[in-house]
Amino acid sequence: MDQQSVTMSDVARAAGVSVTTVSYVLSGKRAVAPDKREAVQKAVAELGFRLNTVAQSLRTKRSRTVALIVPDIANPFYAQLARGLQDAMRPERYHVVVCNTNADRAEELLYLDDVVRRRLDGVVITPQWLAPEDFDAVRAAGIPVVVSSDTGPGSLDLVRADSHEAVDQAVAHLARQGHERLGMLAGPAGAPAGDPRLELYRAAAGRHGLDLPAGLIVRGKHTREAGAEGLRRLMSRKKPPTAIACVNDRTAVGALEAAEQLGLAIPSDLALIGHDDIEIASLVRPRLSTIRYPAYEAGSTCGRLLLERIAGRAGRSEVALRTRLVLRETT
Amino acid sequence: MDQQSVTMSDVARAAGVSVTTVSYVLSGKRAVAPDKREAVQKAVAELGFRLNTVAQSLRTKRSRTVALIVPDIANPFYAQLARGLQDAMRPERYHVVVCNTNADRAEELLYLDDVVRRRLDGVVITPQWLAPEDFDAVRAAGIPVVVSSDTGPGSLDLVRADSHEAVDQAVAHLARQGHERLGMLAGPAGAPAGDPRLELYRAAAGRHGLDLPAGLIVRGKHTREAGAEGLRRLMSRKKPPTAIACVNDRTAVGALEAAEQLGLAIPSDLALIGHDDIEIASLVRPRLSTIRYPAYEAGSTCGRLLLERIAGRAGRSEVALRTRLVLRETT
DNA sequence: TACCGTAGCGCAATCGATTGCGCGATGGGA
DNA sequence: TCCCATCGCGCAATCGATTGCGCTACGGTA
Repeated sequence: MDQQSVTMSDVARAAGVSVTTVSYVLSGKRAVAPDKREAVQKAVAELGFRLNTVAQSLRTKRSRTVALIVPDIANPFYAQLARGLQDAMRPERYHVVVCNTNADRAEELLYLDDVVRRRLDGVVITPQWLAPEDFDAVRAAGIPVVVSSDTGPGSLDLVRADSHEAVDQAVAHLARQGHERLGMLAGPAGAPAGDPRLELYRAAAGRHGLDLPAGLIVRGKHTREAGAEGLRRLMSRKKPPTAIACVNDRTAVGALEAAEQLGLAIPSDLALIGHDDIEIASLVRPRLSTIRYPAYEAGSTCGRLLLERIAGRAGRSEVALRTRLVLRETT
Repeated sequence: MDQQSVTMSDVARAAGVSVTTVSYVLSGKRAVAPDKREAVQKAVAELGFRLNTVAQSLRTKRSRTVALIVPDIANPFYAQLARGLQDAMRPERYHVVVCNTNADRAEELLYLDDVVRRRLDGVVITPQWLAPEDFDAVRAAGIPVVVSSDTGPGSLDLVRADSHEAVDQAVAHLARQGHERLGMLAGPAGAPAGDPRLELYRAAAGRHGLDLPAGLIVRGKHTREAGAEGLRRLMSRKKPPTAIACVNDRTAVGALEAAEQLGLAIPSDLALIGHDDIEIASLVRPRLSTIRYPAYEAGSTCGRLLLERIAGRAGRSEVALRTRLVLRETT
């Protein structure tokens, strides 16, 4: 049941040496005479000894564990990000604990607090509601943080999308097809960082002579339901848009479904463009035109930055991952 | 930088009491005089003290962390399972570390070993290649294990699908539509537990007078690519099947794409049926008929069983989650 | 006055590792 | 023969909590 587990002193006794020697055999940090080394290894094998990493962490102050704090791991985008992060951390023998916040500020804070309590070695976070000062405690504890988001507190390492060019191309494409009124299903209102994707579309619309009036910007969560709801709202306007840009593919898929229910023909009645290019985007019909953001690569990049930081890198880094317009059947 | 963090003895000094008292104020396990209690609380607040859970774990031998060991968190099925598990563990303040094995036996063993090294409080695992004795070390360490799989080592808690009825209905439905030759895209060959889903289809085919010849059973991984490849193999047989059952939805989607490329009409030339009902299943066109397995619920059930075990439940439990046939457009 | 139960608190051992420091043995050079 | 550098090893402190045990003070009862 609650087996007494084998400790280093058990091994030491069995091998006829001190725990010091056992420790050094295991870590290889100091030379040990061949006969003792072998005696230790034999004892380790026979007793089935396993280093207790909790005790090790207490002593060394390194837990070899990092946290990934995201709104929802069941969202394929974050699942992909998680995978990238984990694959990057694995070779260094780091574990990743996944934390779902449901895009709730209280949960974000709770998890951040947990990180310092548990003395984790680092955090990758896609914050939804956090202000720079919310990171003070983590920073004070000396715990490295990498933010994965379009924008974040200016002092932390950041991995973001560089969608400038792709959005410009997307809008140019829509303009070429004769669209004049653009609508947008944007992210939630009140986010501390504003809504960078909305700003990109706004600027691009200006450049290409499209109209993106305030009345055609709908705020909502990053979900299918919100996308569907948003589309219905947009299409019930006096002057509905002929093209809609969506903050991500989930909302775009929701919008697609709602449009279908309304009997709208895509793309002839209405063009839709998503963001991220998650697996679903190429599987729905009509296939979703979107702006591809390499989530897996974003995750592994976060991992790389985190490892660098843990290893002691000093300066801040910011990596902008290039996105790419993928034209399919909804535009 | 590497901030000296505040410990209980710092708090004790500031509050003019012993660490013992601080500990008891924090845990509430012993009565403490109001004035001292307040002094401690004040000191905690002023110093920004946070309990070091590593030290706590060492002392109490509980890490409040469990592992989830699955082939791939980027697979929506497992992502959903993970979410269910996490939601179940969260109220008890447990963390979940997610481990991807890529369905590789060596990785499975490595992670299992890690679990005991890190003295985690429990494991949920969907093993692909593990035999009962591979769990000996974990068992010896007294660490609770819950298996999420169609079948598993008979001695461990198990959460599985009960697809008997649904598969029977699916096959009956195919028979009713006049199908006679059934093919199957099954799981990898050589799994220690055999392939329960294949067996279900085999039995049901017998009952309903369908042919499921050995030549029409293709083994492969649980991926889209394997599904596509498998379909091509099946359709190049002398006598190809008119209906194919797939081990899960990912392979079914792969098969669907391959069928489309071959110019096959679904469902008139070929019927397809999947398993799990992941989000994609209802989004592809034609929409995939499938057998719905509630992955989220499976995850939360695993969490519940794990918590019971941690709390001391003795007997083994096995939960069979009822699956349900969902007929859409591929049959 | 003597005795005893109880509430409040602290000492010190303990969990299982890591590591600075120093000690003894060995051997090469003068 | 003597000295000192080098190698191998162990003692004991330390990381930051938890908790068994025992001590003091206080108040009620006989």
